[in-house]
Amino acid sequence: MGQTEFELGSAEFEVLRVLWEHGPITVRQVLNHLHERSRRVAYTTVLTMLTRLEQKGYVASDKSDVAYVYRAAVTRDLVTRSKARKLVDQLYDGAAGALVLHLVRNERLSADEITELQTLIERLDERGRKNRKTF
Amino acid sequence: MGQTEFELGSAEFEVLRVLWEHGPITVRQVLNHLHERSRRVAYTTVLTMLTRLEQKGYVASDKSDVAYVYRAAVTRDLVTRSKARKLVDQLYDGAAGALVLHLVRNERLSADEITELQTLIERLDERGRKNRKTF
DNA sequence: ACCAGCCTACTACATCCGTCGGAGGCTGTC
DNA sequence: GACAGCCTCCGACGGATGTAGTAGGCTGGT
Repeated sequence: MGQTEFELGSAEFEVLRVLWEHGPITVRQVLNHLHERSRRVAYTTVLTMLTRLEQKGYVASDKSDVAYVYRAAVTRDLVTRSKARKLVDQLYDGAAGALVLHLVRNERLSADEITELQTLIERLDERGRKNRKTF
Repeated sequence: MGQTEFELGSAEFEVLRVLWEHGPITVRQVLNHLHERSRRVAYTTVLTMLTRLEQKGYVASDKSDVAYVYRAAVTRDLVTRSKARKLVDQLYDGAAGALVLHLVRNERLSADEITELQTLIERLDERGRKNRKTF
């Protein structure tokens, strides 16, 4: 499986990001982080987001004696994968390469990213050649 | 600019795809193409999609003597770019490279795509080095 | 005992999106 | 000239999402 649906609105996603980036925290702390990111929302809005995210299984909470502490219940990587996959399906019927090419052509990559990418590609290419010979 | 918003639902997007792939056509023809793609929707649904897409400026229509003929009013590339950019912003605060890396690591690319990518990267790398020397 | 301040639960509401149904208009064909 | 078959317009509805108010509960200080 692993093909979970991951239907997340963008506001929900932003909240989730805060959790990924700042460990398990309370509603108020999430709110504060959002404010720092200049996202002006009310306390109860954040609470709603968290509640919904919990219903959907993306976050979990533990009752501290003061307030609930929320933490992400899915990895960032998993969600990223799902979102990326969805886009690739929509845009290119699942051809991830097409999106990669598009991004490399149209978006600016940092030097580091390019280097990293090169290494990665080389490795892939290796494997590709080997497989082609082997099979 | 070019930073238009491009807020498209996935059903709308699918309709738009039909238009990109099958030139200017009527509502019924769009419907038929969708059915071929095993998208079971009613005629009026397609009509609604097209109407909304037109309001949003993604498609345009001309009255033939029989029925309206719809055509895409934005290029596929532009919309792709916008959607990709949006994802990158959401996921990685705009670092396209991060998404590229993610895709290359987690998704299967075809041999052709890899080759293409290699060429592209090489060129980018060239330019990178040059710039680093020049500036 | 009481109030300020924080916390959660519940409710609400506008908007968007996906989906249509029905009414009403043209046309071509018995 | 009446009916079948298309076409378009308008309105509608349910679910998801973003946003938030309000009520009611616990707690610590005075």
